[in-house]
Amino acid sequence: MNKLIVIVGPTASGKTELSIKLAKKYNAEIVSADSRQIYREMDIGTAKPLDLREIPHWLLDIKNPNRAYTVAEYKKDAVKIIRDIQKRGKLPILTGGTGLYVKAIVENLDIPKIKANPLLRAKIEKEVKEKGLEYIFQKLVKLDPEAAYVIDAKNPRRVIRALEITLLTKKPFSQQRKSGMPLFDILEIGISVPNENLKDRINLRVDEMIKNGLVNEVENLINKYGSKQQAFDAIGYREIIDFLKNKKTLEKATAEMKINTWHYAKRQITWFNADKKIKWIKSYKETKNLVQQFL
RNA sequence: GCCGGGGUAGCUCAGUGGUAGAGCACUGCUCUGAAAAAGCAGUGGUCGAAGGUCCGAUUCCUUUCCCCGGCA
Repeated sequence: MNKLIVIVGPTASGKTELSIKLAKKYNAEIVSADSRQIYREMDIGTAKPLDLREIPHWLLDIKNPNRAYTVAEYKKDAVKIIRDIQKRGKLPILTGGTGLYVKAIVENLDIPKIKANPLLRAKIEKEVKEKGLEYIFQKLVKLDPEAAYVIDAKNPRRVIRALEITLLTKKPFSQQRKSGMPLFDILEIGISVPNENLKDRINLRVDEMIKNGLVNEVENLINKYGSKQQAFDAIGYREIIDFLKNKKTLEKATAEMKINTWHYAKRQITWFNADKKIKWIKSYKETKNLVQQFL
């Protein structure tokens, strides 16, 4: 038995609620696919599930916020835990909104084994600053002609990473974007919420976060770790950090959180729409039928 | 009431005698060790209203309405 249920959807669509409900019914355990809930002490702003007593949750609170974490690590961690759950005869439910993390598992992405190299990146970034991104892109194309078609020439991070891999492996990055054979027998469920509805839910949730003490949470975090951690490059944390540094009012920070969360939700929807295996559901009953059939 | 400043995209504002632009918002999209990240593209305006001058007015002139500041 290597069945895996995957639940995706935009932020604030009700993934947590649905996965807990399913987990209770099918004796399952939940594996998070969320790049920010990975971090300890980032609770309110990441809308981390609070009640973990009944259902085991995995890959929450596994790193301190001063640690960088990446897809490749996630894939390793998640596969291990999913297998472990299956070995114990229980059903794993993978749930979360980080599309790339989900894809890494579902499509068994073969992520190039080159770690992020901060020194090299800094060096290339400096070059970008001095000579322009186009110059660096041409450098990449010289080493990897196919990259011209595959890599977004105007996206600094993409170009830099492609160059990083090409340089360190001495093989073109464009030939290293592969995926392996499926790892699991998967049912992918997507939660579909009408736009207006989702917008309301997002706005409400942001207001709740503020009410529940997000400002305090962020203040404690930056006192402890400083404000420049990669983990804090997250909606809710960026804006509140600006507020705490007197760069904007709380009102403005809150309004920006709402807009940024909405933009994020739309990016998620675009991302998940590209995955044709996802079965979009509008009710719990539909979900139950799908799961029943799958098991 | 008088004197100034202003009314241009949903918002904040540029601008020109040859029917208009930016940022943000909005819509669509990209994504293989930073992904709540990083990027790309697109839609959108009878230029407050009415007259006049001119081949031609959003731009110049007159009148009018509205907003902001000062004086009374």
